[in-house]
Amino acid sequence: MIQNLTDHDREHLQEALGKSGQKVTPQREAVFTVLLAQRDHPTVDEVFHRAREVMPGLSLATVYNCLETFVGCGLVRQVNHERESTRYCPNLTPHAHFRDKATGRVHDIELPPEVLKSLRSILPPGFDSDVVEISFHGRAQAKDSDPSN
Amino acid sequence: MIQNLTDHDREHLQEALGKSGQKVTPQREAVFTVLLAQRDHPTVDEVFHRAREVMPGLSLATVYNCLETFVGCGLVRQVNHERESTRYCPNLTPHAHFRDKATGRVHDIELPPEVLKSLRSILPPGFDSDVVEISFHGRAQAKDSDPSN
DNA sequence: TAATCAGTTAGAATGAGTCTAATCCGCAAG
DNA sequence: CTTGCGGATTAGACTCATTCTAACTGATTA
Repeated sequence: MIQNLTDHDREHLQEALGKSGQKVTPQREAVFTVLLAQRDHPTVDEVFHRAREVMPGLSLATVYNCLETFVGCGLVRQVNHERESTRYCPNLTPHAHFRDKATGRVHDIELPPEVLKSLRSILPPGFDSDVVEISFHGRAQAKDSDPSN
Repeated sequence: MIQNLTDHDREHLQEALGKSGQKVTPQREAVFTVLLAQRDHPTVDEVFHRAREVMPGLSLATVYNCLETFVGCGLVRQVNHERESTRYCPNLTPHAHFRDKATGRVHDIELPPEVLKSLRSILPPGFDSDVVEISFHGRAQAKDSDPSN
C-alpha cells in the first residue's frame, strides 16, 4: 500500500526541489511517494501505474517529467541495464547493482569506500569522472523478503 | 581505410564461429573487418555505414544479425551507456569503459585483476555473477591519436 | 481583471532495435 | 547437372521506450 510521505521525507523532497528552484506539486509528491514506498527499482511504467492508483488523472508524460526532475536535483538515481527500460532508485548511498538473470529483479549491493577508491584509481591521469556505474549480472539465490522501504 | 583481415584475425573469426556451429560468410567477414579496423566503439549504424563502403548491398538487419552472432560466440562485447545506442568493442581483455561527456567518445580503461577481484568480493553470499560492467562518466583530456587497431 | 509562467496533459513523433516473409546461396543427394 | 534443403540475408513493417509539441491549468504578480 502507498502511504503518505513522512514529514521527514516531505522535507527532503521540498529541500532538494527548492535548491534547484523548483516547487513541490501534488504530482511530484505522488511520484516521490511511490518511489519510497517500494524500493524495487521500478520502471517508468511501473511508477506510472502505481501512482495512478493514488492520483488517477496523472499522465505518463508527467511521470517522465517528475523523474527527470528528481534525477536533476539528485533525489533519485537512474539505473540502466543493457537496453531495458530505465529504472529508478531512491538509494543515494554509493552502491552497485546486481541484476538477477532469472527474475530480472535488481538488487542494491553496498559499495565500501575503499573498493570505490581502488576502482577510481584505475583511471589514467587526465581522466576525471564524477559518476561510476557498476552493474553485475548473474544469479541470486532467492531469499527475498521484498525490499520495501 | 578498411583493410582485409590478417590471416590471424580470419582464423580467429573462423574458430569462434565454428565453435558455435556457424560459418564464415562474406557479410560476417566484412562486419568483423570493420570492427577491427577502427576500435572506436562504433554503433550499429556506424558499423553499417563503414561496412557498406566495402560491401554496398549489405543490409542493416544483417549488421544487427552479425553483431549478435559475434556477441553470442564471444568475439565482441556490447557496450551500453545510459539509453544511447549500443556500441561494439572487439577488446576482450577485462576492461572498464570511460565515456567522455564532452565528445561522447568511449575509451577503454584497463582493469587490473586485483581490482576486479576486490569488486567481486563485495557480492554477498548467494550472489553469483558472470558479467560485471563498469562505466565511468566524465571528462577526459583530449590527447587522442585515434585508437585504430 | 489581465498577464505571466511553471507545470501538466494527450497525443504525435522519433528512433533503436526486432520481427517477418521472401529470397539467396552453398552444398549434398539423386 | 538439377533438385532440395537449411542457414543466411534482405527490405520493410512493426514495437515500444522515450521525447516532443501544443494546448491547457492554476497559482502568483501587475
